[in-house]
Amino acid sequence: MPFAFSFSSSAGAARAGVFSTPHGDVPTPAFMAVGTQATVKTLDPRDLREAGASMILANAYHLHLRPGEAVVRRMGGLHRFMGWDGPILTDSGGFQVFSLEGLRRVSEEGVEFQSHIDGSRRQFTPEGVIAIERALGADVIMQFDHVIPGQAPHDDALDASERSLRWLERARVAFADTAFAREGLPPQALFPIVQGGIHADLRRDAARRIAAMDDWAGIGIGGLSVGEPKPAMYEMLDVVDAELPRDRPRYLMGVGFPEDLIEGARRGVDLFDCVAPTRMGRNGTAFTRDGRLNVRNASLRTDARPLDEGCDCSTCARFTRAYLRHLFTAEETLGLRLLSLHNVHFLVALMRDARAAIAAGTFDAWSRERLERLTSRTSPEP
RNA sequence: GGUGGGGUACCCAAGCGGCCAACGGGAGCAGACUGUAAAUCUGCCGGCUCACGCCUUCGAAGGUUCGAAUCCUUCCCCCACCA
Repeated sequence: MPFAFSFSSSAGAARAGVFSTPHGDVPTPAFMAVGTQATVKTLDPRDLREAGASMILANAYHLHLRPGEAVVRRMGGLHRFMGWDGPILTDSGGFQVFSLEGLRRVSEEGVEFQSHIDGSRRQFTPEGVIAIERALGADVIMQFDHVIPGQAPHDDALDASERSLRWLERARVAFADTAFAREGLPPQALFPIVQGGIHADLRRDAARRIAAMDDWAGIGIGGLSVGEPKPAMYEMLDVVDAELPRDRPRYLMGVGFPEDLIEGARRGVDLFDCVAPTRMGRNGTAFTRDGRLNVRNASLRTDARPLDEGCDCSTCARFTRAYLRHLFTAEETLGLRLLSLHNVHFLVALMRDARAAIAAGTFDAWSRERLERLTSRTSPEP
């Protein structure tokens, strides 16, 4: 069994466990950095290791368009292609159905996209995406789903959720059809995705049906943090937590910010991913345990402190806020790297601390203390 | 000494009688970003004001005009070429 999940300690819904994959173990809860185009922007795999990352993402839609899954497969698969030998998960392109609104048309068969690169027309189907993800060779591959805006009304959410479930069944069949040995493909795990918007009945129903459908190695929770209020997201996590099998990892897709990771872990989520640390890092915002810090702010001009005084990342060990501010105002690319590195490390370490707190039986107090500090928005000035 | 060009807000730079507190860019300041069409985007950017609005600006000083950054006179200062 190349995939396994177990946990030894828990605190309420939260648990500290290990998700095993053919490319190594992922201690959970864990944050996964996003490397859409087979690169976590500005960071090389060595940086990711140093930041403590265990598992990372890539994206089937983007890699299909460029360079194409055939190239990746010929180059030995995603791991060898990008020089990362740890676990990788590919997202299916379902999120692009949502974010490339205007460049696509959804039908029962699948989605017709217009490539954002050259405008050419592409069709994505549940089966076609499985073929792409098979060829890319990530450890975990996500089903092709239908993501809609967070505030979507019940009718639309029902429609998208039902479609995602039908597409899941097609993906499951296609996945089972491709024989690992005959195709010379590595073992992979297909994760389904629970949809349902911010409607408890839809979420509950989708979670139940997915749990009953197959013996999944892990289960995705999608369509959250896409414009809905945070309390609605947390409520959906509670609903889903009650329905999903406890002995499988739950992956909350696209989340998130430090406070969301804590709130998610508290509700039984084991895996997270988000572009926030790298995008915000490139855009000049650093995560700190006292909230976000805009590194371009004039108040940091001669600030000799590290981004976060309690952080053990290499950026914080070596550079001052004043220097990082200088790099950003001078538009030097080193700043993008150093902040991305810090932010990824910050979220990875946040989950490391959560695991330790769960194991130590102090998770409740730990999470309350961290949340309070995050939202108290202490001034960056001494 | 002669000829020509020019002096506009922190910088560069449009405007050349009313629609001008003055296009645009830069700098500066602040904010946003959640399965990455993002090293991106948004707002502010003479002063006072939440705002309506008021006040002070376009090298200087006078003048023409209902009205001037824009026209006239003088002066100051830059740049280019010629001697």
